[in-house]
Amino acid sequence: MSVTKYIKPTESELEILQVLWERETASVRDVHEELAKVKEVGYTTTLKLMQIMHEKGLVRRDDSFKTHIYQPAVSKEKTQKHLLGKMINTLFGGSSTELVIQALGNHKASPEELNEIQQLLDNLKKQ
Amino acid sequence: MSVTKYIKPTESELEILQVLWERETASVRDVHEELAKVKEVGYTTTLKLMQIMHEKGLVRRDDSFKTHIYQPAVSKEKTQKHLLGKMINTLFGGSSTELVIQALGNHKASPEELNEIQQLLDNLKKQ
DNA sequence: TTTTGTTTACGAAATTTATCGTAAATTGGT
DNA sequence: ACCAATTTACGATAAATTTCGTAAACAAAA
Repeated sequence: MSVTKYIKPTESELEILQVLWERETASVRDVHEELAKVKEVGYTTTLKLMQIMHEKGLVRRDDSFKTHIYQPAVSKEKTQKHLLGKMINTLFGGSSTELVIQALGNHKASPEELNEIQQLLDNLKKQ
Repeated sequence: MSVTKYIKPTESELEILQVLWERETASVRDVHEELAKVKEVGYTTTLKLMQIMHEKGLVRRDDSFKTHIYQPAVSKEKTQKHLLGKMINTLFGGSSTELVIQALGNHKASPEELNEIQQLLDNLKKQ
C-alpha cells in the first residue's frame, strides 16, 4: 500500500496550477503572463514559485531545452476533492449538505445545470 | 455606503470561529479546551490568536471581568459565503455547479439531507 | 564573435502565521 | 493581608509563504 503524502498547495501555487490545468503544459513565461493579467507580480517570483512546486512534486518539468516546460503533477480533481473536504470540515461542520445549500443559494445556476444536479441527486437517492 | 473590508480569517482563526459560532460566547479557556480535544496546542497560543482576532475585528470581547468573554464579530454565513465564493473561483473555474457535483459525489449524504437538497432544487427550478 | 535578450539558479529579505515562555494583573479562598 | 490559581499582556522565536535582486547560462541575431 503506497502512502503518498498529500501536499497542500498554497494560494499562489493554486493560481499557478489553475493555469497549468487549463493549458496542460506551459513555460514560466506563459504562466507568468496569465497571472500578470490578474495581479501585480514579478517574473522571477513566478519562476521561483514554480521551482519550489517542482521540488515539492506539484509539477513536472521538461528541462531538456533552455526554456523549461512545466505540467501539473497533481490532478485538478484530486486537489478539488482534498480542499473541498477540508473546507467542509473547517467551515461547514462536516456537513457537505450545508455546503451544497450555501453554494446553490448564493450562486445562480442555469436550468441545464439544475438538471445536471437533479440527475446526480436521482442517482444518489436510488442507492 | 459603507466600505467594510473583508478580513480573511486564517486556518487557526477559523478553528476558533467555529467554536464561537457554536457557543455564541466563550472564554479563552472554553475555546482552548475545545481545540485541545482535536489538536495539540498551548493555552497561550489560543489566547494570543484570540487577541489578534480582536485587533483585526474578527471577534468582540467583554473585558469588564477578569476572564474576558469573546463572541464572533463576523457571521458564519458571511464567512462561508466569502470563502466558498473564493474557492469556486480559484478551484472550480467559477462554476458553483461543478463544486456541488464534487461535494455530492464524494461525501455521503443521508436520505434526509438529500430531501433537503431536493426541496431547494425544486424551489430554484420554479423561478 | 560580440552583443543582446531571455531564462534559470541562487540566495536573501519581507511578510504572514503560529507558537509559547515569562511576567504582571486579578480573583477567590484562607 | 497573604497565598494559590487563573488569566491576560508582552514580546520573542519559529515556521511557512511570498517577493525579488543579481548573476550565471544560454541562444539567437548582428
